[in-house]
Amino acid sequence: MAVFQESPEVPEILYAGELEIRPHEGLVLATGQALTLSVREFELLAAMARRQGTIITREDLYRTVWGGELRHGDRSVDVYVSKLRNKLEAALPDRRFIHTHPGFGYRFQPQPSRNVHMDGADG
Amino acid sequence: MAVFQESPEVPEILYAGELEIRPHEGLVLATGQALTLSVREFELLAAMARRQGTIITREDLYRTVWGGELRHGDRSVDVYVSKLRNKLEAALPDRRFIHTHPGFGYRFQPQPSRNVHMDGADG
DNA sequence: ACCCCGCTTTCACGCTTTTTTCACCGATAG
DNA sequence: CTATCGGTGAAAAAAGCGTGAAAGCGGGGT
Repeated sequence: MAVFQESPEVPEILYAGELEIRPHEGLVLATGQALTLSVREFELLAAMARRQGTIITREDLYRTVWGGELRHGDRSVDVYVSKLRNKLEAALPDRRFIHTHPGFGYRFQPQPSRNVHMDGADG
Repeated sequence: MAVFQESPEVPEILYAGELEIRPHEGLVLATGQALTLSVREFELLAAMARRQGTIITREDLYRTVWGGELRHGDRSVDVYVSKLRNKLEAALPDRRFIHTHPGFGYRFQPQPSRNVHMDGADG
């Protein structure tokens, strides 16, 4: 949707854990390996990665990735979050990126390690 | 467009897997064996090889190889990618170079090995 | 001029992948 | 228990892609 940058001189690159996201190219590298994401999956990932660490509502994500308003009952965002989680987990099994905040939305953030014993935000 | 090199002193040579591409000569060697490519096929290969590892859109490829803008509905790029794949596969059966990223474009990169079981950026 | 041949362009059909939509199910809160 | 929320498999619809083949275009030889 929104294209913030078209200059090949300063390509935007997002990093998150061992992920490298190149928005202007539609490319995602997981530890150097290229992932194959669909357009929606990719846009969703990029949208979340741009706001790492913050909780983003479904309405917000829908507006950014799909454009237009999220209609009541539309589960598109959930469905794609699920797809994305699968692909990310397939590529990086011991790393979690997308965290659910029931009633609020999702938060994208590479899980620091594998020992979360009292987080509460998503355990 | 941008010609970085015309000097015969420093001939550009591109490498990709067991491919050796000599743009100024119009020659491609696969494990030493010369391939017979048409002009379009060759230019397309060179264009992709120059940007190995990145996803290149059809529009971009068309501009580079054919010149001018890709008209809506024009499948030229797809057709030549297909031709190219055939010839490359004939020469190097157990190696894949051109990967499709649906909705984005193509990525040229010698398939590392055949033991990546995750999602498979291509199969 | 005419024919042959290889390269390029265009067309169309069918398969694959993606996107959308629906439904069921477990979990959570009141 | 009932209502709500979120995860996800799967069906349906749409979009994207691979490719054989026909058509268009020169160039060379006879």
